[in-house]
Amino acid sequence: MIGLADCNNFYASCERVFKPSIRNKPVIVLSNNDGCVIARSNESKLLGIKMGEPAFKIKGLIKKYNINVFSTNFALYGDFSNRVMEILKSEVKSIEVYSIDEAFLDFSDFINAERAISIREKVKRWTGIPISIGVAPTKTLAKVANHIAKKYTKNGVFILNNNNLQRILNIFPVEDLWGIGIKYAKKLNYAGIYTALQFRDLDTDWIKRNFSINGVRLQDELKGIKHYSIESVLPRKKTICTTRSFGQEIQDYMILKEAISNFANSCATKLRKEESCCSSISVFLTTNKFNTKTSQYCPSIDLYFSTPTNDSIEIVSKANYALKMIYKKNYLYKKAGVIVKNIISQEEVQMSLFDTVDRRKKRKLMCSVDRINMIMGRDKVYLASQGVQKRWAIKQQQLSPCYTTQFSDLLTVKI
DNA sequence: TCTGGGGTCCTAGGACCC
DNA sequence: TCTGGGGTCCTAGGACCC
Repeated sequence: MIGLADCNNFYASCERVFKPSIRNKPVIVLSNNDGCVIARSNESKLLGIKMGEPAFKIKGLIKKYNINVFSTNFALYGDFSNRVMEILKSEVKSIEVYSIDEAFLDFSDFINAERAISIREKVKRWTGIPISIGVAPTKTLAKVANHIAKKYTKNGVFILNNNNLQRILNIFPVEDLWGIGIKYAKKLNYAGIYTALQFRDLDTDWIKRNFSINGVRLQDELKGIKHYSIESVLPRKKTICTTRSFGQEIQDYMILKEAISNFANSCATKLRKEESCCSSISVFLTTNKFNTKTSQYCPSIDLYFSTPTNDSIEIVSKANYALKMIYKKNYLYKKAGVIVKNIISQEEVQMSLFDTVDRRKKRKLMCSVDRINMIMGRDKVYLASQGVQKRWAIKQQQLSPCYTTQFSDLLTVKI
């Protein structure tokens, strides 16, 4: 059997851990630039606040119901995520960390409700984060079980088996299945398919034609035929990107260059963390697509490295060259990004016969930079082209303290 | 005033090879 | 009038996930 542990309203729950006064009160967490709603507590969901809703559109609601609003604090959520995952790891044979707030659990040895409940209680007691656990024969069904656990049970645990499978699939909306998104859901509804059970019993050829091979796999998984197993070792990433919307629109080349330098450096740092190198880089700019009055310009360009690299200096300078090629003045840019592609292991880099760069020396330099930044805090050492003013910085007006990762932000208790 | 960020997989079609 | 067959690789676009 496979389990899926999923943190309830994860970001909102993290914000609540050190702030008991907002428990049982509506909480929302906003995206970068305090733009959209990306997490909601149950109370906020009941008020009708939708996922992805622009914050400015619900200003009235926020005021009326005294909703607690937070900017995203990834340092906090990432740290809580690690803590939760460590506990889960210690409880089962192996886990697959599927996202910041979800993990598949290997229950191939044994599972019953008591075991699942005790795992759930341990996570709650040790971290303050409530989770739900769904258990079933396949990953797709474990996802279904988790939905049921979250929505309909008191103890946050649900085990899907032969006795209840038919009944659950019959009430489970097809659009809530793992792999059915908004477009597929519309297509299915149009064809008169509304439940998971209906989907399971569809003609396989029809599924293949309309939803490709993934649809067929989904159907199999609903029948209890495993297509996806628990992958405890994370595969190497195929692309890595750093992209941001700006706090305000930017026209100035030098400010853009600083931003791009930062994004490129961030990509290089992520590459080194994965022990990977990239062979190409893509840089893009976009104007504000929501502003219909100004003219739009969304250029991008791909450039290649003759020898795959993860060196910040090389990647930043290539990114800046790319920016130079696509930048046009007279446009107001709202968003920019750097993507590194064609990624391989740093151990598999094919050296060039005519390479003029002393790569061993550069690697040592980057190692030192990473170590300093790890010990002293991120971006203690950085490239000059990254600038110091950060005039492109994102807006975060409701940021909570980094309770668990910053000494200066430690909670103070008054007695 | 104000609309996120980071990924994966699959398929069709074009370009190329012999 | 009439123009093959079998294959690979790459990319863009579209779907999905969190």
